[in-house]
Amino acid sequence: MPNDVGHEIADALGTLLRRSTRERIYRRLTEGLGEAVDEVTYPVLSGLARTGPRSAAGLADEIGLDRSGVTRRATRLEQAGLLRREPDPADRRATLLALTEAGRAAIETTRQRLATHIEDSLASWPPGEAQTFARQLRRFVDHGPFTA
Amino acid sequence: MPNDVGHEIADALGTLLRRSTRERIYRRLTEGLGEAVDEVTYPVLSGLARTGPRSAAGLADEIGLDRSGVTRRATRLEQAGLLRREPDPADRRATLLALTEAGRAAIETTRQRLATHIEDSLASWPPGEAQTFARQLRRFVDHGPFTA
DNA sequence: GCATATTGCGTGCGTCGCGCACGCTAGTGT
DNA sequence: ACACTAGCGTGCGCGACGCACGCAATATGC
Repeated sequence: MPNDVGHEIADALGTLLRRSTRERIYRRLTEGLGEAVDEVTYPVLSGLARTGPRSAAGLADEIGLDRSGVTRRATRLEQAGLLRREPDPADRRATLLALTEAGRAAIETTRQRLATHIEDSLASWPPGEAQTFARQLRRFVDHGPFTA
Repeated sequence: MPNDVGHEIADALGTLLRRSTRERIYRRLTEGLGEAVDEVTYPVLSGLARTGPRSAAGLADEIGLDRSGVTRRATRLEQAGLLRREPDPADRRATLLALTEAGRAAIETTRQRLATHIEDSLASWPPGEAQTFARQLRRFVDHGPFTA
């Protein structure tokens, strides 16, 4: 059965995906950050946190969305004070989307919560295995089936 | 920095989730299976494949959806011949959702495609590491942060 | 044994997010 | 100077969703 490993990983990924798209997860991670931060607007925040201030078009391309969607989500976040539109000094028709201090704080909070949650649930693993798993997972993500 | 591993895994999972929800992935996996199989109806098919014939309510609960959504998706799949509604012999008000032979074949095709795709992209890994990664991933999914 | 509550399903309705297409403004090229 | 392109935001129609309702079948109370 040459495809054993593939099926094993595929099944595990399947349940992982299913579970992680549950709304509850987002709720717990974004609790208390204001109702503007939800599973819809989150990718905009986290995208900006990853790449820094950026045009709507570039961000749309990265998070796999239409430009109009980014515009609308950005507007919501802007009204909530988590995001700021600033004119691109190099191109006056462009507007850069940038996180405000509150936006960065919100992202950092969720990041910290998630990391802590993961660490807690891995506390019972044999020492060292969590590290090797993290390394392999990173490699799997970077050079694996979903690289493109 | 005690949260290093947590952050490492969290970031990897983040990009993994982002990439795997890209529409292209579904397109490639479900290519040629008819337009009734898409990222909307897929969870219904795969849920039934996992658990066998089942009530709409139970399935809705598992895939994290309202009953009405399952009803509508099931109707689409039923019209495409991938799913069958059969009366529950034990409870005459209930209707069980069950895969037809075509439905099972469709799921099996995507499963096989995904497994092959994963195997291919892991071909360059050192021998044995794919196996250990698969085992650890399974454990991560079963006893990890998203178990509940 | 019959009335009532409960369970299970499907459907109408309002809402929301999406992609598409258009208009407007600002650069770019000849 | 003038067409042409690039970048944004908005109106529009579409599709999926959750909620609430109605109907049928079953469980429950007396």
